[in-house]
Amino acid sequence: MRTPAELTDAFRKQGFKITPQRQLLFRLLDGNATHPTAEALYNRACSEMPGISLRTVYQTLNDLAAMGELRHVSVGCGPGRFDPNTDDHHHVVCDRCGTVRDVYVDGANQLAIEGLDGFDAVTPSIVFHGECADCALSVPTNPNSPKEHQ
Amino acid sequence: MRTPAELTDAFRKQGFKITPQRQLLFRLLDGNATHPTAEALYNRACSEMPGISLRTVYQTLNDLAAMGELRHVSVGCGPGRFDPNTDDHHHVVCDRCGTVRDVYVDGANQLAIEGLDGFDAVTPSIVFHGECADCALSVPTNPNSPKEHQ
DNA sequence: CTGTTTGTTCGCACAAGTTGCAGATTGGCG
DNA sequence: CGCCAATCTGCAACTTGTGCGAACAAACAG
Ligand SMILES: [Mn+2]
Ligand SMILES: [Mn+2]
Ligand SMILES: [Zn+2]
Ligand SMILES: [Zn+2]
Repeated sequence: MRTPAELTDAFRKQGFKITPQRQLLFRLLDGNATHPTAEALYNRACSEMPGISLRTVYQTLNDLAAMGELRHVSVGCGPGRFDPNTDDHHHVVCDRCGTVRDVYVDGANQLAIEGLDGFDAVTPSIVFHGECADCALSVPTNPNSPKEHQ
Repeated sequence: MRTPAELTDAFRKQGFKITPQRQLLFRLLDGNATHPTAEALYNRACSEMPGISLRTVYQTLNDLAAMGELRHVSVGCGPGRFDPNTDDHHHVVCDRCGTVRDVYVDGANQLAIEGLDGFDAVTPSIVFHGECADCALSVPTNPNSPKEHQ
């Protein structure tokens, strides 16, 4: 995703209007590496702009995704995440707390694939499932407590 | 997933009961490589057993998944898929018609990952997005019709 | 600065997919 | 056969996200 200032220009150039709601979301997303859900962004937005609607958050996120400024990331379960990082990258998810982190996978686009008869133009999206450092620390000896922290 | 007969034994051994509904689903899943949704299985089940409930289909699928006989596959959007193939494999999805096919990815477990600080025991699940042979054929010259066949 | 236009916001209803619940049913067993 | 625990079913509820229309407000011209 580009900077809030660049996005402002880009929106104006396309005939879109610049609203305080959009500017707030540009700011909340700028450099945001947490892969937030729409709901999470809505909650943060509410504290700066009480009255903003969840509908508007979804709307703006979808607009940004359609413009290619944002990637919609699905991690297999739970709500969709939004990612201002448009690099060619992949994700690792903590199955305990849900944290999502960027990972860069060497050779992801040159994988040897067996069984794709006829399928073409395939690009991989890789999700690694594991346990983050924090969660590993919080259950050092007994790795199977059903703890649901955070 | 094991054969219907083996599953029947396994269920009995665990104190679970063998019902006609479960047996039907064992059969519908046996060797099923289509990665069906719960709804799709429900529809097929209904033709053999009118009156079976969608709730029971979900229940049985979840039970099988919990026993490790079935994998729940998420392809990023749309309903979840269920997969009796428990091999170490991955998936390619046709973004036009939704078909899901098994693929075997060489070296998927030895990928060089950059950025996983602290995450451990990560296992990848890879989804390739592309276009299946049938869909490619049906739109041979113009690759951008919004056709929604099947 | 004021008025007009047109895109935007908001609230609510709705949709899809899945689960919780409780009463009716039935498989396994003595 | 008769019991009982497991199961099935129907429905309500839930989660995530979208459609819609009335109210609102950026952008711009005068
Ligand atoms: Mn990312
Ligand atoms: Mn599969
Ligand atoms: Zn964690
Ligand atoms: Zn297809």
